[in-house]
Amino acid sequence: VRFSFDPQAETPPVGHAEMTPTSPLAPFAAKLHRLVGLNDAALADIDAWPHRTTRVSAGRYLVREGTRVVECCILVDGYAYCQKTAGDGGRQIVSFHLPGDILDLQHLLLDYADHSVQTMTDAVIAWVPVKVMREAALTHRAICEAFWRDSLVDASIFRESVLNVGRRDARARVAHLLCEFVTRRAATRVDGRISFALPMTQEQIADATGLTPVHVNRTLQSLGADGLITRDRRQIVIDNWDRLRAAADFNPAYLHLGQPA
Amino acid sequence: VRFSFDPQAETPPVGHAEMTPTSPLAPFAAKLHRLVGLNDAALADIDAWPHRTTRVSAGRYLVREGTRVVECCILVDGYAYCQKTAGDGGRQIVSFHLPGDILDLQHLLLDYADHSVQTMTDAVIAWVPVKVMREAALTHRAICEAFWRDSLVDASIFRESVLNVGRRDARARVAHLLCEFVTRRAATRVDGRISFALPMTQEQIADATGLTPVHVNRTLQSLGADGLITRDRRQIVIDNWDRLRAAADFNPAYLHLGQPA
DNA sequence: CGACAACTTGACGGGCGTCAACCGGAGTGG
DNA sequence: CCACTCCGGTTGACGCCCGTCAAGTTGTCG
Repeated sequence: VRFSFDPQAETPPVGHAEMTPTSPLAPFAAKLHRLVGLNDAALADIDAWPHRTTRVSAGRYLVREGTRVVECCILVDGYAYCQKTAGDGGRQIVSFHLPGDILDLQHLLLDYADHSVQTMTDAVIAWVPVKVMREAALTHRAICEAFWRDSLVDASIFRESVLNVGRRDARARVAHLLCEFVTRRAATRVDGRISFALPMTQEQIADATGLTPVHVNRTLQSLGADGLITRDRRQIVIDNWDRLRAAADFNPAYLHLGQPA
Repeated sequence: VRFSFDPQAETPPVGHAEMTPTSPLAPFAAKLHRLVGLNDAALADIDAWPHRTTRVSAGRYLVREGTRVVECCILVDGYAYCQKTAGDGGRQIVSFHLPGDILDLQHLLLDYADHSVQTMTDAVIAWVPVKVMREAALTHRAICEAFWRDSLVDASIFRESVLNVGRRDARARVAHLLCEFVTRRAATRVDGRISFALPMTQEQIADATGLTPVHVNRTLQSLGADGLITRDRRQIVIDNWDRLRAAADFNPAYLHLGQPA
């Protein structure tokens, strides 16, 4: 099943989270439900979490490296990423996040942030006290397991990132980023092709792949020239998924989708 | 305290794990105890885990990428590392491990291995059924927290690895590897200098840093020529910790030592 | 219409990869 | 005790992928 993997066909089933549908935490609860399957008590617990919701513009810091964290942030809408800064000022984006993702789960157990979290686009963020989430994890076995599993999947994605920047050339790195994005985010499929709007600038792609913006630009052009993708501004169409996946050396197993306990 | 960090001075306190001292799981229990502090019941539980111990020669696979895992392996003695393989055959070492480390904690919740685990030297391994460890995590809150926290620290190390291979040059990457090694492993200090035996070949250093063996060799020579280290075979002496740390852009915060809950 | 950010293009250079030869110590067998 | 082998380490020559620098273009927003 690995080689015939199709990002569109295998969209994981969205559970019917029985909580207030209009709650900003709904996409988050749905994600947890996908991870382990939550019972009604757990869903009710999440629904009752005290939280505040804020609207944040693109490029804002949600967490700063080195600071102490007392609130976890959950991405309700928009895109965000985690980054680390090198001593010479170089920036490395270590992960990007979609609506429903919890952005700093590690702060439930680690007091100090070892990386920063920043919005990639205008976004809606729900803030929940760390204490509340810790308590929920201790009370509900399923929530604990969902959190833990989510941490483990994150770690797996990091491992793949190390491989990506450590052992693949620019072409594969950029292609891999595109493949991961469309696989994690359900993309719309038009006329047999996969089409989506990439929310990041080429500079951000560069910081995620360990390249320079100039070279990212050339690499994207090269992918286009070879008929793998078509671009119109940040709108991207994948013309040939199989060839892009091959160029990216992309195997979605590391995302650990489709095995919800 | 960060910038004056000294790997020898800040060795975390080893708890008095009250379990059978001769048990192969003793170093593992000691590590968990450092992470969260275990009560006697938890320690007794670990002491009673059914397990088998095997002696393994260097270079053997303990876990293979893509396989289903039913036993967790704990490193009792020796060194090991985790690796992923790229489509073109390139290898990326994503982490290395010391005695007491659990090598595949993620398999408590993820069914399939997304990477391989291999011994770096001759080693002693304790194998514990996944079911037993899952049960222990569900029974003892402290064990659950220790496992989870361990996963989170691992993830933090992966993030730093992404930064290392993505945004630092060869000199900094190799220096960073050395710094991380002496910080995680308590090195012996002789005459004000830090001395230790590096268990890995230059090829393995290359696979961990995303370089080639040839360039690793030149980089090590360069570090030696600049008076940062002295080498005699794989025995390494750090002549100037501060300069090496600066060259490595090394900040040990990402290891999350010294905050045992 | 001006300002700005993002993108694009070209010229040039260097860090690191590649290839290949050689060395040196450890283990092995005669 | 000495050849032989093998793995790991070392060295040199050469070249390419990607970084750097800098100018120019496009789209957007006020």
